[in-house]
Amino acid sequence: MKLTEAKEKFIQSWGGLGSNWGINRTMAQIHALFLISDELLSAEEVMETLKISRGNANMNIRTLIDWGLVYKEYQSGERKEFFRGEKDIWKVTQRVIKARQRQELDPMIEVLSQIQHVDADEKNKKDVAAFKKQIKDIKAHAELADKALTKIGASEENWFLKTFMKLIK
Amino acid sequence: MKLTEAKEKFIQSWGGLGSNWGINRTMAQIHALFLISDELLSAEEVMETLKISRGNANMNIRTLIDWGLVYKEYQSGERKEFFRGEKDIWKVTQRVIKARQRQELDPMIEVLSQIQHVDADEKNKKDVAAFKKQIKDIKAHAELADKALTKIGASEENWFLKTFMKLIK
DNA sequence: AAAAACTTTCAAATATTATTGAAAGTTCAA
DNA sequence: TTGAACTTTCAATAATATTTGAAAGTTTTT
Repeated sequence: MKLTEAKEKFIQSWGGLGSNWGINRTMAQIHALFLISDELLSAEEVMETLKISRGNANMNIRTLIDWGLVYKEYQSGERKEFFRGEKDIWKVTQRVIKARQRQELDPMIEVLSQIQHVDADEKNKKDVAAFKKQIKDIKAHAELADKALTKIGASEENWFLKTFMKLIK
Repeated sequence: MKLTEAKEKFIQSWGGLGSNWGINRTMAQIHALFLISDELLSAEEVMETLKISRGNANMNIRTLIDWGLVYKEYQSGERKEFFRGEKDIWKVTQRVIKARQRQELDPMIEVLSQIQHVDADEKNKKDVAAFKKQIKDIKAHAELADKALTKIGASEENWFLKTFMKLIK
């Protein structure tokens, strides 16, 4: 396989993976491009390589920066902005986890807390009890997941590898 | 908060969570409905409760059955099919992990294996080497995640809880 | 064997989400 | 302070994903 072909395939697959996981396809493609680019890239280059518009490139690069997956860098002598991608896959993993944890898991836990406070009357006592029990259980699991993810998000890769090796052996 | 209101909110939130994670909103809502319903439900009841069409209900219930999150059950004396949801959140977690692992992670690992075999010529030696290195690294992490998820998918909740408690303390 | 009761399919319609590109905004050198 | 070089915004448009519902398929009863 040719290098350009392999790169293209990686970008497409990574984009598809992202879009199946609720991350917009283009953002994932841009991220893929940065993962396999050793040089700094300008917005211009991203646009050209992926054949996307200026607005689209700008918006998604900005989100990638928010997530900590891409960094802005200034090239001396150049007016325009350049970017480089975070190459360390462990860091990438941690940052994706963090972003989604605060965007989705945390709000869900908040909702679970709210709906736990449902009040019963004579007629629906049993239903309310069953509902509360189930929500409590879901919330406990969600909180466990939250703690685990928080821990992962703050760990050194080495610690994690060692611990996980024990876990899965 | 009223019970019906709390249930409604749960269904909506679970649906939203699903749709942010690449699971179609209605499928997640149906799943939510099953999670908080103690009785068996017919396709009819699902349609009415969620105000969705027959085709939609059918297709998503079928997928939930594929994933192992909902079971078909026959009611004696009744001609039509009834369903019940898997209530055990640990099992739900395991089955969602398994479904997505085979749908997305495994194909991604396959692609990474393929694109590793890119051949170099004199001109692009260095680029090819860098590309291979990065893909190898991504693949190693993907395989680690795959192993961990496989282990989780096959574990007793108790074992997992104990191990994870140590992990996150 | 036919009809009734139910489930499944799938092309068309709808809803949702992402993308474009021109205009507005910003920064900076002169 | 202007204008060139660049970035950001956002309403209109396009692409994608989901939903509908009627028709076809299946199973059971009469």
